[in-house]
Amino acid sequence: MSLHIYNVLHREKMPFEPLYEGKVHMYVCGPTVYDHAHVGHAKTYISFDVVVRYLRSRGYDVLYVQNLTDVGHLLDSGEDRILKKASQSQALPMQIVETYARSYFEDMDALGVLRPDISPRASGHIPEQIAMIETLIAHSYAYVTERGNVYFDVHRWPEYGKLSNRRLEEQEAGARVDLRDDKRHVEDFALWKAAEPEHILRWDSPWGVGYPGWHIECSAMAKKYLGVTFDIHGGGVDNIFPHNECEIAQSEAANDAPFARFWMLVGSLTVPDEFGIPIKMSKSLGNFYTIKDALKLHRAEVLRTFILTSHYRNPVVFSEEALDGARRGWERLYSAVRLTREKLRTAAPGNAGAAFLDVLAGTRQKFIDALDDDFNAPGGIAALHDLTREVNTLLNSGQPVGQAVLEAIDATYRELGGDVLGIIPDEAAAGSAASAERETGLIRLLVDMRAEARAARDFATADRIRDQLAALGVALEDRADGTVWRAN
RNA sequence: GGCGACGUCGCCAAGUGGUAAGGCAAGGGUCUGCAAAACCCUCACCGUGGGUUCGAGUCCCACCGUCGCCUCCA
Repeated sequence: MSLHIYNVLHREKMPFEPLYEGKVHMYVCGPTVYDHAHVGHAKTYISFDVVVRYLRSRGYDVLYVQNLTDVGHLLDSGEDRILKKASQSQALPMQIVETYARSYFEDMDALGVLRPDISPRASGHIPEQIAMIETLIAHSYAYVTERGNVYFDVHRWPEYGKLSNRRLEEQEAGARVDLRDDKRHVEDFALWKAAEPEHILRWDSPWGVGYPGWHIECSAMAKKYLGVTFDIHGGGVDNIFPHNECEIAQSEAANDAPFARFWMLVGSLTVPDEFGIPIKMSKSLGNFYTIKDALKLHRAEVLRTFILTSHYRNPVVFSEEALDGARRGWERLYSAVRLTREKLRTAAPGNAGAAFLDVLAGTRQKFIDALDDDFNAPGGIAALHDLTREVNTLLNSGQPVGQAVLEAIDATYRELGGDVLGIIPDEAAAGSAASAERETGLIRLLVDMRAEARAARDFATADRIRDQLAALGVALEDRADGTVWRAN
């Protein structure tokens, strides 16, 4: 079985072959940076992080582009999101953009989400957007109005609606009509808007001073960095219409070439309302938890585990109960890794217990089979849990296990759980390497002293050390062959 | 109303034709100075009703329920 991806464009799982052998060109719609990111964003970007990590682990050279929207994203009221925030905070628009772009990267870094190769900003690509709009006008796919607005004429593009399965005639009845609009048809969408005097995010264009529509940035930047046709376009399903649909229409009309070959859309994160009904987490509804707040309560690996135990296309309900289950499940995995590494410190050289290498090979195969099947991360995690049972059994059996075998176990967790899923940390230590080393040494010293007390049957001292360490967040577990500790 | 999904053990959740992965919780054991962890055992006829098929969570129809989108949203 080779890698298969569910392609939203065709509504079916299809074998994945990149356009250029060995290379994957991938674009994911990024956030509009006018506020702190929330856990819903985390779901989308962790999901694509695993996609990128897995593709790389399979040997693909991935070029991953994810934009930052910093202009043109309007509210219903016609206000620009960035400008609204700027006037509220009495700051320059670009200060807002800078503040929240930094906040976004901070959060993603903390979540272990690898940075995209390129993070282009809409405001930095105005000429590219203007050029694309000019092409669309030249080919009569777009028109300029008296007021200096430019709209894409969806009736000129029969395939409009092919991603979201929407037909124009079905839209007419429900479409919102804005009397201020000067569109030919209500379904037409803006490529360029003339700026009102108070609109300070403005640029010169062939149609007067104005600013780009929201959708054109993704088309222009994807083309610039990935080419007119590229492999994968991702995003949250909530943007399937109109945003993704408009991207396809304007790109294919302007480039006269297919746009993205595979469309991957991530299911939304929901949060129960006061009646327990799950509602999509979103900024506009105000029912969101910021990533910063979530990270105060749960470590990044646990949040990743929580998100990755559901398939990326499914919606997920954000609840403390589910998060707690994820935490305990993750602890089970990580304890086995910790035990392996602890054993490794004193292991005898050699490959005693080499029969276990077959188990590792089996785990690897199960993991690959799962991820090959449309990035089935839950299946991958299940493979790690199966492995964990075997590892615990082996390491508790009292049989000798050589260094080579322990290293192979550690490497399996490191590669599958660490490199691909990002849920197994390299080292338990936090802080600087030097202080972490010192802390580890101090804990080991106390553990050794406690072992001496236990040997002398001085349980009062032994329990005092264990209790006080527990109060500091360091838990001890006594085993027949010694004590294992873990820090929260 | 239209479009798109979903409904699998108390909770989370895989599984697109061949007698239901995994985690959490729960109960019973083993181990332990105590504890913790670990290991073993137990724990589901897959929303309802029809249909197709030798065989269906898995395909079709209807119904019930839930969510997302319908130009603010990852």
